Amino acid sequence: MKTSADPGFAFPDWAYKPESSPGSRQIQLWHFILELLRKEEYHDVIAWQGDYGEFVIKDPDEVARLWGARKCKPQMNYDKLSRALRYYYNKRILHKTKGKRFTYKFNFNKLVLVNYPFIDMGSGRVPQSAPPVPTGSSHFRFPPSTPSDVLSSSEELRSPGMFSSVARRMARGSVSDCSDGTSANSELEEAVGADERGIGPERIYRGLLPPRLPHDSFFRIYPNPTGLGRHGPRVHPDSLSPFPVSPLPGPGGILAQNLSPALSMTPTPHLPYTPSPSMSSPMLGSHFSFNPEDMKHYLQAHTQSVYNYHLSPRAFLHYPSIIIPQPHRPTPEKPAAHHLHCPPLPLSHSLGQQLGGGDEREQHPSPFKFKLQPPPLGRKQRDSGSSLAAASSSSQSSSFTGSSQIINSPLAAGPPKIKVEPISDIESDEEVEVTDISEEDEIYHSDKDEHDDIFTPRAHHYHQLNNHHQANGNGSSLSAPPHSNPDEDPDDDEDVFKTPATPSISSLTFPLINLKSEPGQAAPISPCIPLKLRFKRRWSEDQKMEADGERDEAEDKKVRAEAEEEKREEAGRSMGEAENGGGRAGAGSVILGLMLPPPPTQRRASSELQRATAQLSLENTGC
DNA sequence: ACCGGAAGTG
DNA sequence: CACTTCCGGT
Repeated sequence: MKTSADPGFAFPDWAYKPESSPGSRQIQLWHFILELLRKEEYHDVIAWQGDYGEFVIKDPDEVARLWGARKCKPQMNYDKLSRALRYYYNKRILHKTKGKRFTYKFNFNKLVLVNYPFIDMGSGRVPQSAPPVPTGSSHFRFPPSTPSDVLSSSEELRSPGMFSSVARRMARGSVSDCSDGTSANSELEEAVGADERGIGPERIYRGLLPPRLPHDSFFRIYPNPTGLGRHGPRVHPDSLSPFPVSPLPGPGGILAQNLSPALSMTPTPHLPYTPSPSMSSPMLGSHFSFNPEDMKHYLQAHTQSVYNYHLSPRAFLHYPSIIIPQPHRPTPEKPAAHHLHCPPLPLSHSLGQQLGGGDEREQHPSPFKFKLQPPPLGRKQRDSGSSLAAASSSSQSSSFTGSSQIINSPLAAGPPKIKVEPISDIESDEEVEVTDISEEDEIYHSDKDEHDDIFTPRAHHYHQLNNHHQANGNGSSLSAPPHSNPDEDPDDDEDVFKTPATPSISSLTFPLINLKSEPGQAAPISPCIPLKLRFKRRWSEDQKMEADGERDEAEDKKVRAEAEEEKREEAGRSMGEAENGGGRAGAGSVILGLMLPPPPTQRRASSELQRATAQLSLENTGC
């Protein structure tokens, strides 16, 4: 199975194994889909279509059959397969393109991100089948030279990498299949082999993404102000070990952990050591180019998707100074080109590592909007005790207002039995125009859900304040009563799920972002003064909490470790620039700085800084 | 067609 | 864990 894949280079199993599937070592559906996607022989069955990352299952039954064959599940059908696909929604690996039958869309941002920092824009044109490089018209402009741009660019750029990685992985052949090897599996492999052998690398990648860049390009892409990146502790210089850091979250792995993105299936960064076939190919070999044209498309696509998924925006939260690139508000700053000059940030490797391990399980409970509801009963329960259960469960459908369940439930002591359900309403990029307001909402929610980490809660509060709190008059936000009504106060959810203590950074950061990201909108929405006041109050509280808050954080971490990882990772990248000036600690610390909650003192300092910044922003904003 | 809960599987 | 299976609901 493996021979076929890379003519030019051999990929060690360890290299891709861990990442390919964290949990199970089996091939994952999305891998498989990508695999099919990349082969022309399956274009009749499934193919890229529409937007970036969007694909259509032309022959659902066949795809199901192939999948079933691969997994040795003869009973597989589209219904089941689609269920599996749906599970990706929460993981945000995929989402459905509404209105288009059998059409789904990959969320590349999430997908690879960290793991595949390399960018492959240079590959020139993309085959029609290729997902990347959307051609749309876009309002997107290059982000300013601020850190944000770094982030954004890196973010956007990353995606392609994933493809490459996938391709690589695939090239090798699927991880595992039925022993019999009769079925689809073999089919696929054969196909693959044919591609590779006969056609050559370019052909292989033809349907896939643009080839990935050489290492150096990769480095260039991620600026590392501190210069840590490359030599950074956890980054592996190369390939001997795919994992810069131990994949496991261990003692040494703090950083690693932090870095890890939320993506579960993210592939790890093996790229340093493996020259990919793509590179070998002349056309593919090109390196990333910041050609405005290309970038435009690419970035646009990603930007949008980012917004839709709330992925990267979250990262921004960590950096007060970072400005979220607004597609609608183009910034005439200089192009990303300068990134090239930036010191390389090898974080990506380490990031990848972390990812591989535990990335994603926790994040998904959280999509975008939620509704509260008591936990449903299990099927069995429904069946067996349906009568009884029904009674109790029935309440669930509505709100859980007076639910006795909560009281009775064992969980009562701890987290309430409220379930946070995300309501996905986000459409595909094209479908949804990015509206600042909506965006924000989305972002907040997502943050919250996914990470329910410290950052989100405040943000949420903030949001509320801005939007409707005013009506009430003043914000009681900080000390909001625990029992508030869910309908009215979403914060409840948060409270329930997340720890009370929030790093001041988060609170500050969020607002900041708000302001910056949507200067125009922010003003109208919320009065400055109240904002500030609230801010201060909040901040004060935070400080208090922080006093003894370390502990809390530790706990929190558990809960949102993953979420944070994601954030951190992203943050880490951009961090260089953002925090650059601070120079509070060594390289390691810098990286960690954002990722981990700083010690109280540091936090405080940073908080203050941020706060100041926030205020400034507010003022600047015109408030 | 699509969604998502619940339970089961390896 | 990542599905697979089943299924009620929209």
